[in-house]
Parts: sequence; structure tokens; C-alpha cells
Amino acid sequence: MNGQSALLPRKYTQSNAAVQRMSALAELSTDEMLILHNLSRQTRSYLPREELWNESKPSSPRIILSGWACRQRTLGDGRRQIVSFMLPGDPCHGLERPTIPGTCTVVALTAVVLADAKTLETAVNVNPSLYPGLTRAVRLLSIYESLSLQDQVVRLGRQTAYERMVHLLLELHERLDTVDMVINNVFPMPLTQEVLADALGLSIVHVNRTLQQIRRDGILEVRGGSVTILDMEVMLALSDFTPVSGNFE
Amino acid sequence: MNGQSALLPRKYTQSNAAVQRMSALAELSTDEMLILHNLSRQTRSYLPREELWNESKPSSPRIILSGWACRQRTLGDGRRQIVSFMLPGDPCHGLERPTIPGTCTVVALTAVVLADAKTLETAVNVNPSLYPGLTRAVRLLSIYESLSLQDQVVRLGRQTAYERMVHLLLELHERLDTVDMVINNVFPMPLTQEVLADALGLSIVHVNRTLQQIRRDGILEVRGGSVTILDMEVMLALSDFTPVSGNFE
DNA sequence: CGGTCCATTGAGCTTAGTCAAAGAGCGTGG
DNA sequence: CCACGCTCTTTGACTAAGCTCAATGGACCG
Repeated sequence: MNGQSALLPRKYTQSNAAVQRMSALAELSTDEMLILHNLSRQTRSYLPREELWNESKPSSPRIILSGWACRQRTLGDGRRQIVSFMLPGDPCHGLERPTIPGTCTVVALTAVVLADAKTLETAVNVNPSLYPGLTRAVRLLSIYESLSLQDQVVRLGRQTAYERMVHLLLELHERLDTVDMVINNVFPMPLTQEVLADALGLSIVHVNRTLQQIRRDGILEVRGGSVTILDMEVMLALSDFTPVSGNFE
Repeated sequence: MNGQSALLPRKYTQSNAAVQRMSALAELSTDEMLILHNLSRQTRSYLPREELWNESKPSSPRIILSGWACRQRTLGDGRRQIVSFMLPGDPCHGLERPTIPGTCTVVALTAVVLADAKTLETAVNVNPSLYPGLTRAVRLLSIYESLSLQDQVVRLGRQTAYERMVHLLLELHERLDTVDMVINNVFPMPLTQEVLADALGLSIVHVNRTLQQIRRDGILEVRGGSVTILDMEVMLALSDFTPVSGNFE
């Protein structure tokens, strides 16, 4: 992505998800790359279902280095709604976007490794002009998050179960692609049908039947923890998915 | 709200919605109040249904001084989803929150007056420490917007038509209250049932029947362009609404 | 081998959507 | 002043997408 990375000492050239995500969003200097590489130095691991953050637990910002998480809210009677998914390279909380209170919690969906992003936050906030690449990347991350939330609203409000499922899978495909987790149109799918149901506003049973229908239609396969896109054209058309337009300012 | 406002020349003491909104969010100095008052000097009016902004029309940030607007997205076959409502005192686009591309447009739901918020944006971005009150207020505006979007997702994903309607009306009540547009639990309701339907992910007919049921249950009245809250307790309980906790940091 | 978690299937039901038509309110122009 | 045209609301009858309940099957693991 960036010729300058060739200048880095070898020990830093094994990139983490944050490096991949950010350097796909903006040109980064050697200094900036180093800050991201060093995220891997202060990490903590979590188990599936473990809570990564909640409103009453303020902490320094975190970035997901590996694993999947979600932001969710639970109603009084136990109904759960997943507001958004967080993938490797995504900020978990507190980066640029101010800490959001409310009744949301962030929960691990798989095993997760978080990095402390304090130094990144400081770099971007204290002297943005010193780190133009990181500043831009963080700004773009925030934009992507907003767009993804808008997509979620449209899915839930105006799409059928079938459309919602295809649309969400396309979004995951696009996001995983930016951190090189899509190979030959195959990407990992660690979400259970229950999680998909709570994200798409459907019942588990209906998620199951919808997936079967999609499979039968031959536009994708869901099997053994991974998804294979078989007919991207059809998927785009019938779900009204709008890919993010590469680079914008 | 702020003793210093007594020091302002009389011509500035007639406050606009931006002054009310912001000064409810943070203590503002005389200078800061002046910036907000002066928003009223450069305005433009729009008619209902007029487009206030879209992605291909970048412009300086705007604030709504009067009228209601919404951010919406339209699917290929014409289905529309309203993502969020924008009320007097709300930023219309481009303030703090970076300009969001994608397929969203901002549309006037009533007659609307927008103010150019360039000076405000400059004040907050160029020298935040000079305008701590405005900086904090703008940050909080952004937080509220995020919370409101989360609410929208939960409504659409996991609530019944009845709950959605009550929940949305409570949100509008709360937001209008911050700009003194609620008097004795009565507030203006310029939204048609079609608009409510597109916001709540329902059909017009079902919105109509839901409103009738709510009326019959005696928890609120919707009549002649205004809403009267009759039983706040019941509304809060059965819609799972969480009021924003006054002040937080 | 039993337990646990997840996926799958069937049957019946409910919420909400669709279609179609009729009122109600309002501004405008004859 | 009334009639019209427009937009918005209301009603009825029917339909359908998606939900609930309940049971079964499959994979993995101690």
C-alpha cells in the first residue's frame, strides 16, 4: 500500500488489522505506520460473549485486532437488537466518535483481541497536522460507521428478510475485503443464526428458512463457518446494495 | 440559562433555536452566544418537500432555525426509509460529523429556515480552546445524533408497530422540549401519516390503525397537527424508552 | 454416552401489508 | 358562495410475510 513501509525494521512489517484498515484509507508515513504497528504491543484477549465495553465502564479507546464483536441493546423483556458489527481493524469504542452512552454494550461474538489505542487517539487529537494520514483515516472510519448504520436502518425498515440477509452479507463482504479476509469470494462467517436474527430483526427460524432459500437460488453458499459469493451481480441487484465509492473526501 | 446573556445588546436577546439548543447543552460565554445569535443573519428558506442537501451538493454546514426535515434514503423500486428527523436547532449537515456521502438526501418536511454555520464551524475547528462551550455543545449534538440513530435501529428491528410509534413520539417530545416547543405536554406534529410510516417502517394504513389504538387507550391524543401526552408513565413503560440522562460527559 | 449448542422442520397463528373506496379538510377560482 | 381538485385520513376485506411453539437431527466435547 505504501512504499515507505519497506523502510521499516523487519520486526514491524508483519502487519496487523489496524495497519491494513488504515493504510487502505489513507497514505501513511513511516511514523504513522509505526504507531499502528505498536498497537499490537498492548493487547487484551476476550472470550466469546464477553462484554468488551459498556457505558458505565469508561476506558481509553480500543481497536479490534482480531475477532468479531457487536454493539447491541437489550429491551426490558429480553429482546435483543444488534446495532452494528465490529470487525478486525474497526475501532471498538471511543476513537474520534465520542464515547456513546445510552443502553448499548459491546460484546464479543468470537474470541477477540483488543489493542489500546490511546497513543493513536493522542496523535490524532493533540497534533493532527503532524499525522495527516492517521487523521484522515480516523475521520473516514467514522464516516464508514455512519454509513453502515444508515444501511442498517434501511434494511430493518424497508427490506424483506431475503433482501436484508443478502444486503448484510454484501456489507460484511465489503468490509472484510478491506482487511484482506476475502479470498476468491469466500469469507469467514462466525455468526450463528441467532446472531443474524438479532441483527436483522428476524426470528431464528425465519433466518434459517431465508438462508435456505438463498442457497437454493444459487447466489451464495453458507457452510462450515464461511460464505461463498456465487453471483455478485444478482446479489447487488436484488438487495439494492450500494458499494462505498472507493475514495472520497 | 446563562447570566451573561443579560449583557448582550437587546437586539441579540431574541434567541433562535440554535441558541436554545446549544445553551441547554453547555455554558456559553457572551462571545459564543453572539456567534449563535448571528446565525440568524444569513439564512435561506425552503418549501416543504424541497431538498436541503444531497451528497453531490457539498456546501458549508447548516443549522435548522425553524421547521422540520429528515434524512432519507430511497430504494430502487421507490420504497423510502426515513433515517432520522431533524428539528429546529439541529445541525442539518456537515457540522462536526463529517459530510456523509452515500445515497442519503435531506428533505424539508415543513417550511424550513436554514442558517449558514460556517462561522460556528470555524470557531469550533480552528481554535476549540477559545470556544469551550460551543465545542462541547457541538460534540454533544453529535452524541445525541448517534443515540437517536441507535434508537431508530432498535425500534425498527425489535419493536411492534405500537411500541415504535410511542417510542418515536417520546423521542420527539424530548427533543422538542430542549428547544421549548413543548407546552403542557403538548407539542406540534407536522408529520403526515405517510411520513410516520416511512420513518417507522410501516404502511400508511397500519400507522393510521396504530394511532387509533393508542388514542383509544387514552395515553395520548393526536389531533390538528399536535400531540398531547396524557400518560407519560405508561408510555415510558410500554415502549422501553430511555430518556437521555440530562448531562453527561 | 450423555450433554450442550446449533441447525432444521412442521403446523398453526398474528401482525402487518395490499387493494380499493369513501370521507374530511382546505385552498382556489369561477 | 359553492364546486372542484388536491392532499391526507379513515374504513373494510382479504392476503401474506414472518412469528411461535414444539420437536428432531447433527456436531462436538468431556
